[in-house]
Amino acid sequence: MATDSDAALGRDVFRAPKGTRDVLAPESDRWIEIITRFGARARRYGYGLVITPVFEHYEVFARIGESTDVVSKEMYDFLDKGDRRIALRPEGTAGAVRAYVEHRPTPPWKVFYVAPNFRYERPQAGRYRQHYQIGAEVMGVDDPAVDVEMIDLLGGFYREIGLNSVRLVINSMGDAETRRRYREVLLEYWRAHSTLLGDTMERAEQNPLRVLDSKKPEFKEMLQHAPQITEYLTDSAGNHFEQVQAGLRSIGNHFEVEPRLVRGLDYYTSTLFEFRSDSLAAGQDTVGGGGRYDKLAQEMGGPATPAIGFGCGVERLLIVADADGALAPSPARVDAYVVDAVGTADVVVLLHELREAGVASDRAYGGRSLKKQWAAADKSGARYGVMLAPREMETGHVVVKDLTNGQQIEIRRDEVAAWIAVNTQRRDF
RNA sequence: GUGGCUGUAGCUCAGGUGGUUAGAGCGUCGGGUUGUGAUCCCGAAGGCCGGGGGUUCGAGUCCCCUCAGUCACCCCA
Repeated sequence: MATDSDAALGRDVFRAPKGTRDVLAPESDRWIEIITRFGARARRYGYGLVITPVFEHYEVFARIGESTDVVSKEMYDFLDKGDRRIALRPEGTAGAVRAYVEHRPTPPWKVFYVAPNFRYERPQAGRYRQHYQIGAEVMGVDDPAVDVEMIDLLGGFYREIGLNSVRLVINSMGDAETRRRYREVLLEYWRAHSTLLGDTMERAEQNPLRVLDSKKPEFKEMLQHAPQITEYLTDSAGNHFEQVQAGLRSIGNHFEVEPRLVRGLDYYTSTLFEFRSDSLAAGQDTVGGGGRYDKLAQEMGGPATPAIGFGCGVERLLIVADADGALAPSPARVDAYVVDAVGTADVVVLLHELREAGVASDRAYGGRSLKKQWAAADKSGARYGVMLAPREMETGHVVVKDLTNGQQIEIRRDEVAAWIAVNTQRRDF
């Protein structure tokens, strides 16, 4: 079996596999923040949570485009025990579209998700084999107002959590007629430069648009003079793109039109957008992005359904957050810390009362010395230390100490939970 | 998938030209103070020096392979 050979290869099998990692507290506190804020905002915009399987039949994801790297070389696929060809989700849209086609909800179908994606590729900072994306999709509406709403949803989220280094770039892939004409012109242009392109010429023949975002320095000048898709937009495609831009302006959203913006997945049509940050490495500076995919539902056997969506990489978002000084983990994790000088079951009761009263609270275990318990109370970041001690207990009191200034008072045992609750009110996630 | 760099305690890192029992700071645990933290002092635990092979009397140190991380590509969130 493979497990034996892994060990033989010198792989430490009791470590997270290559390209994966564990997220522990307090780092994971930031994930809670991201997920809850994004979820709250999406619901405010009228989106509902959708949960689709982590794996699907291979063919679902293959619709992303056979010529894309995601499908041709990065798919985590395998045969299951029933000989089904299964693949782990490489991105969020395909599964959501499959669910739409399967359930046929009444449009507009507005959904959001937070889910892991899998791609078999060489890991780097901000690029993992298992990474998480938050995303959203709207199916069944062609209105450019939806394009604007989506961009506003993601851009507003970035602003809310304090990412101030992200900038928005947009482009349009036009309609089928646009792409047919543009593809021809572009391919001619590539052929005229085939010696310079070298190996990339193969890709140019296969998918002319994808050459546009090559990072090779020697292509820079050639790319700058390449024909631009915005010159080839048909009237209706151009009109849609104009309305999107007008909508973005009307809500004060700054953006740049980048005619060379293309995205890695073949299903995109019409509006395309990306949020980039200079805090990320040059070749992978996209925090999140998406676009229209008006033909995908049909390709999965559903009705013709205009649609648009985006994905945003959580790990990358965190890199940007660090650079921008956003999403700092909150220092205090509890409000109260119980110190036990009596050794009775009353500690258990008091903690229960505190927690039921909404007070985040903790204690030391294992009968440690008072000194150690108070040290632990200090380290916990709690505002108050509550000590159960024999002398005060005799008169029905406990000691409450404000750990920020060392002041100590006595409070009635039966009132202490309520007293601390009102003195530590705070917003919890 | 291709190429470069890195890999010593939980964390951050020291360990000229190979030489006895591998160190520090922080953190953890215990004690000084068995009714009191944030200062101070003392002590302890904790290391297949990423893994394997080789050169050598002797390898954390040199060579090869490998695993992992990281950077640049391909590409992508």
